[in-house]
Amino acid sequence: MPRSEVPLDDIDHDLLAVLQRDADQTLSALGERVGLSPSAVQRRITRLKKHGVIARTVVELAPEATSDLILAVCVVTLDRESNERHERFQQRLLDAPEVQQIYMVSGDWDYVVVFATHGMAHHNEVTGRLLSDAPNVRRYTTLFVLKPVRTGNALPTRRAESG
Amino acid sequence: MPRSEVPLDDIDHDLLAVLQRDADQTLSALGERVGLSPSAVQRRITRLKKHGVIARTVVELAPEATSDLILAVCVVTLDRESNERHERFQQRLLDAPEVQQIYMVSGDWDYVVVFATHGMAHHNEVTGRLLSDAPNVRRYTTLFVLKPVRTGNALPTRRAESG
DNA sequence: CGCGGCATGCAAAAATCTTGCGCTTCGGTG
DNA sequence: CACCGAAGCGCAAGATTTTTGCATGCCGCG
Repeated sequence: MPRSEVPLDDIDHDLLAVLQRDADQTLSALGERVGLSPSAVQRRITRLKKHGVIARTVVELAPEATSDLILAVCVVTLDRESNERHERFQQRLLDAPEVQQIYMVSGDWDYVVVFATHGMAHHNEVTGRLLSDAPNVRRYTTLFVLKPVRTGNALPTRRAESG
Repeated sequence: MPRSEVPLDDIDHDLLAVLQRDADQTLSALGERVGLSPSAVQRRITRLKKHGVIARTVVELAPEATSDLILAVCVVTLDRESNERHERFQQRLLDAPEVQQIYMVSGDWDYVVVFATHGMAHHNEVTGRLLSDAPNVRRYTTLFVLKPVRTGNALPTRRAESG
């Protein structure tokens, strides 16, 4: 339930910074980091979840531990800019588990899409189906990832943090 | 401790798929989904963590709940391709909390970098410091994100999943 | 056919999470 | 200046969940 505006104080910012790096800690451990009792931490987390600041908790896999992993960034331009075509394109991508991220962007390209597949055959199959064979894709280019230097979705909730 | 090869059976794949979407469940709930007792689930998770398949557990924030959020994808090419320069460039990016993702890629560009900042002023400050003023950046282009259609880092551990 | 190795379920024990309660702080109000 | 209500905290009891020891069942191998 994303409320319009949720006021966050310094402790909330600290807490979110910590949780975005490691959410696998007890409330006591978190409390020590932010200087609060376990129950206070818990109440804040509950509030942040209820207000939709915290969207979800997930596990991240090590890319190098996933066999034959191929990551690729594709930039895509659609044929025509009708809303309906965009909807269809997005939906098709959303339905594919190999599509890790989708960003609609400004400029020469319409979308940036990140694919995660197993082996080149799989990659070709997926991008072929979702991009090459798509009726409204005008053009796309693939940038193969040689090394995922950093992955993650941490968002800075404030300017610089310390801990 | 990433071991060389960790054999994963069907239940492991199911478990990882579930955990990558929602890690905020009790062992019993997870057990129901994958058809195992709580303790068995727990032992599998422990094993996956120890072997480095599961890298970490994190909280994801809702982009729309983060005020003034600006996401941008920058593609970057360095001046010279020496190893040392790459190291330095990567390290500088790694030190910035506003840098969400860094991919070294093949082709015309060397890197794809995703920035998350608060407001255009912040964005300019960060990209200015890390890209424009960087001594070894030859050229870069920014694709501003109009809409984050999908975010996340879920990796498919096997071909298609059902649940 | 018998012997480990391995993963499981069960249940007890340990730890963590959850919640009620009283207290303090902070503003707004009479 | 005193009073009142909202909000957030710590503490502690109670509810759940996690953790672990143990016996069992299932292969694969000698």
